[in-house]
Amino acid sequence: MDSNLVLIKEEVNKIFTQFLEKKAQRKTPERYAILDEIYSKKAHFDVDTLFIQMKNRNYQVSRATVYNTLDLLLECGLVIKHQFGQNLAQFEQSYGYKQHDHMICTTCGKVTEFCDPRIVQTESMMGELLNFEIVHHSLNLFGNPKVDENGICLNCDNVVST
Amino acid sequence: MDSNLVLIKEEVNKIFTQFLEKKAQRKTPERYAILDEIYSKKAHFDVDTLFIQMKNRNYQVSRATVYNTLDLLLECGLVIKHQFGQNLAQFEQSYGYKQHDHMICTTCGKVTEFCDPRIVQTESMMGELLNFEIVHHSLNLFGNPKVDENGICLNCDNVVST
DNA sequence: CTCGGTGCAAAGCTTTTGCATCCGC
DNA sequence: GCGGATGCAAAAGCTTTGCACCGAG
Repeated sequence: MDSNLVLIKEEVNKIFTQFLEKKAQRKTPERYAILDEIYSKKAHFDVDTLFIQMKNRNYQVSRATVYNTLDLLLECGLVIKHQFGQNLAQFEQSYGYKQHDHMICTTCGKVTEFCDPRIVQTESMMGELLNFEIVHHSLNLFGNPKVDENGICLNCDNVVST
Repeated sequence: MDSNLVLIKEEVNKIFTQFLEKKAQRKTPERYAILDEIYSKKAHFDVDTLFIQMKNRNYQVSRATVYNTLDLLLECGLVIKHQFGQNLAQFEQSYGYKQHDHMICTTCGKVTEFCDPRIVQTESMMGELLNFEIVHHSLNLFGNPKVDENGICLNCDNVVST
């Protein structure tokens, strides 16, 4: 395992511990196991994927606990929740990640991240204009992939029928 | 009923008719009734609200038909679908509306629309960069409302506990 | 007359809830 | 030992599906 990942895991564990202590919540092994699993790979995931992943690693937790723990992780900012248009909530780790937004491929659903600092300007302008203190935002672009002469998607490598 | 609304309804009816003919779909009264109901008020709505609304007007349609028709209206661009973070899809009419984005109040969930042309720049830049032809986007800002000295939200008029 | 659309109810899926058991504090 | 957290299963909420009937073309 790369050493950077170990450092990040230590850091998020510490943050989570502080959060739990401040909220007088119990530090159960399940909660730390879920946090660890989430930070073991950089990817978007949904509740069921995470649940199955843990089951495969022989760490038995119930769905209810996964949901419960995700709420806590959301609250302390270690995880971000997305709704990319389907009815399935997607999550991603957020510590050590700079702010980014998402480009969603309309043919395969693949999600690519990108950054554009202009969003922050829009945020602060609109916050002021509408009298809100902006907490967070979500910007999703939906697009058809451009394909090469063989009909291969330049972004996701899928064959796209045109 | 204001005459502008009548004009818009005529226009969307025509668009829908053309769409149905092109797709060789039947022009059923239910479909037109749903379209009419949607364009009768400028507001975000969810499937159930629309369903109940029509029932109250003594126009009986089944939920299945509402879902079915909404799919058609989405496909021909007369309606836009949103996921504002909950598990409840929200829709809004799109004809005769300029592009806009949404500010969602974190205390009451109220949605306010706004425009910022910078988004279009981000769209075209990222489309080029990532090799996508952007079809549409969704930008949602989430924020706490600023309140006055009495704790009244300046935006939604609710009392906000601080 | 035909075949697609509707209505109804049942099924599906994700998420939430209730309750007995368990274990962190 | 107490009270909150877990696990399980059942329930809830939104959406989709199957099937018989109806009506647009």
